[in-house]
Amino acid sequence: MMSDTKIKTMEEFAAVSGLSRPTVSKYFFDANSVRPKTRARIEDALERYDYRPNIYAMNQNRRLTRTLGIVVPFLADPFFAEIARNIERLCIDAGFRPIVFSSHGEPELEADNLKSLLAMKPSGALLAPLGRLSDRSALSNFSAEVPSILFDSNMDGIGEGFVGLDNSQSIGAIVRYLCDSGQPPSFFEGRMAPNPNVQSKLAAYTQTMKQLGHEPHIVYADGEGWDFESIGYNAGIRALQARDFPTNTILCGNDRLAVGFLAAAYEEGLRVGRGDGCALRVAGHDDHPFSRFTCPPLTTVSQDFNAIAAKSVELLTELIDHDSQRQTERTTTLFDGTLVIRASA
Amino acid sequence: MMSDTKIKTMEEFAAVSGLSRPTVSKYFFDANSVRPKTRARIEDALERYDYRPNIYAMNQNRRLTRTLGIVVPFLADPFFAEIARNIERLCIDAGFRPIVFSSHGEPELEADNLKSLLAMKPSGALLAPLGRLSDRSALSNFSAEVPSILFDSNMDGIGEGFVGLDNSQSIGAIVRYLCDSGQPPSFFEGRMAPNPNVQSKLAAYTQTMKQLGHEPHIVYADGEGWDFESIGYNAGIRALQARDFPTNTILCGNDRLAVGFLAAAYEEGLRVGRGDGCALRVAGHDDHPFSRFTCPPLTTVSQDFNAIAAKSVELLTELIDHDSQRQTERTTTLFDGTLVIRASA
DNA sequence: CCTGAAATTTTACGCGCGTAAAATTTTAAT
DNA sequence: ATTAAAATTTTACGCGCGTAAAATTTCAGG
Repeated sequence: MMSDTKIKTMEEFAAVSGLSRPTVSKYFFDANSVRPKTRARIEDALERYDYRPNIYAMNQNRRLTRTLGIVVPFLADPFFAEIARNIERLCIDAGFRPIVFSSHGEPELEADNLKSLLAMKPSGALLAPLGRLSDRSALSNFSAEVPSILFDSNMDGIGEGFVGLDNSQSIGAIVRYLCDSGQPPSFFEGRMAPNPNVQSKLAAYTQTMKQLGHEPHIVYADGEGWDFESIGYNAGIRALQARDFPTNTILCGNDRLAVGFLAAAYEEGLRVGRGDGCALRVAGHDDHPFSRFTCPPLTTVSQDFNAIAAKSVELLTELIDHDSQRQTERTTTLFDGTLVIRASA
Repeated sequence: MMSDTKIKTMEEFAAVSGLSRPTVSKYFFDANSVRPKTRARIEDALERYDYRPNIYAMNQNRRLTRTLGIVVPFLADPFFAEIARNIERLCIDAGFRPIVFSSHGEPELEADNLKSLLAMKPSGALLAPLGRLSDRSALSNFSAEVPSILFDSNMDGIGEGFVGLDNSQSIGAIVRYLCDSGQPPSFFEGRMAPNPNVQSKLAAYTQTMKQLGHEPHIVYADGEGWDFESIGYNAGIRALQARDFPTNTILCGNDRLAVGFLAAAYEEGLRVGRGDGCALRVAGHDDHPFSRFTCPPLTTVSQDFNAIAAKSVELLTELIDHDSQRQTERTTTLFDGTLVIRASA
């Protein structure tokens, strides 16, 4: 039933729907802000003539653009791809227009992304900073102007809140499991890991090991960047050949590192698993989407993507709705990880 | 040396740089369109006062927004994440502002993305359609208004060109390799696979097998959606238990399916590889970023991400530069795949 | 039918910039 | 120094919409 006359401006569209432009304008900002009967008339006209307001003219003068920025450090990492997907969906459902930026692991690009985002006058932002490598002042400047919630990777004093995993709990849980079910684990982690969670993971590992009366043993993997599988593989080969591990059990700092390490163990002819014929137990952390399908399937700690995404979006929308009180205290929300026992350890 | 006075409009910025607003406006559209001396003065002022033009006011009246849309079917798939990353980089280098959309495997979202993109008046678009499930008219309407290049997945008559892998060549190469080095392969593919490449892959498999004097044998994996590892795993378990494969060699339609199949073989206690103690040879297709790290590492056919990305961007920028001749013939560019022999087959 | 509140319309202005055309200046050459 | 071409400035207008304030209409309830 689409009419053929092209509607180009809101003025014209208001005319064919028999309303005034300001009313239509109000509708497009919030469909519930007009009378139901008026809304029906507009949506009727909307079906007959597919008109869309010019987004540039719209956002030029709006106080609230209702766009939300999502910045992740590395979208080619399936973890961030998944969480970005969840967050995107939730933002749309909450009536916002999400825009995803990936920093591709580069601090300069992260700063660029924040500037581009700032230029879009977003209503708010959900940020997972690069961490150690981040340009702190870029993040600080940004979050001073835009209501921001950090997720996955925390940075002191930036943004109005942080939502993430309780590394202390999650590492504690898997270390305890590994100790209970066999030999105590060494901890295998990237030396130059960009992610700030690394420090708290290391601390949690050390603390739990001591609590259980074991000597902590950390093996660092050299290598820069976000190519964790490669780093885990190369350092794994080296460490296995050098017999760097005092026990048969290795806890990797994250699943991608573990995937690389599993490949190294395979290459070295070492069978991984809990069974009798196995030489090595390997565990990961994060429960990446593909960890179910490694050989053997990876024992790990899962983070609840949905919970983290939902809480982040909830905090942000709340913040946006009463942004009067932007001086409230910075909130930190930590979720527990869940032990996922598969065949690898 | 940043001055503290806030410059908000181009008028003000033109004043402090001692130029007129139209000249500055010209600079921001194309930095090379002004005299070097003038350009230097602007960039000088740019360092002293960090001014950025209001993107909304800018794009409202510009003929060319210099934004490029990139639409991929599923960004959580590492293949698309990688290629999107490459394309993004190339677009930036070519002086455009890329914006990435993911359809998350849903045709409705794909159509939505195209509408959102259209509202941004992009200078051009690089599209990887969902394929079989795509809303054809949505794509058709879009590409009628925006210069578009398709990549990875082709759709007849849509866009000004297509860039992708020559499935016929790549499948031919790996089938030939598998036949030469052992028993001829069965083909393992999703029955409801959304990707349009599936048909040409099947055809290439059948044809090559017949050429070599072998009987083609296709095993379909049931399952909807983009969770290929799960589909490969579940269908793999079933097919292995039912002894559906006449030979010891299986060629999977893509690497993610192969990853799931490898997990199934592991679960069934079947050793995969070329060696004597191995029960099964498994190969994939696409060379996903993680295929190097499966156990055993996956034999597959690699596509040159960089070449595909570069050619796509090159075609599009050419198209944009002389868009007068938009009536030119639709071009198809196919790259050869390269056999990547690893331990799995 | 009356009344007050809520929704809508009218009116008017401005946002920050693009762009066209004419006037002026600068540049590079003769 | 002269001159034509190129770059820049001036001037002027418009883009499509947001938004505020005042005037008017619609609505629900009595």
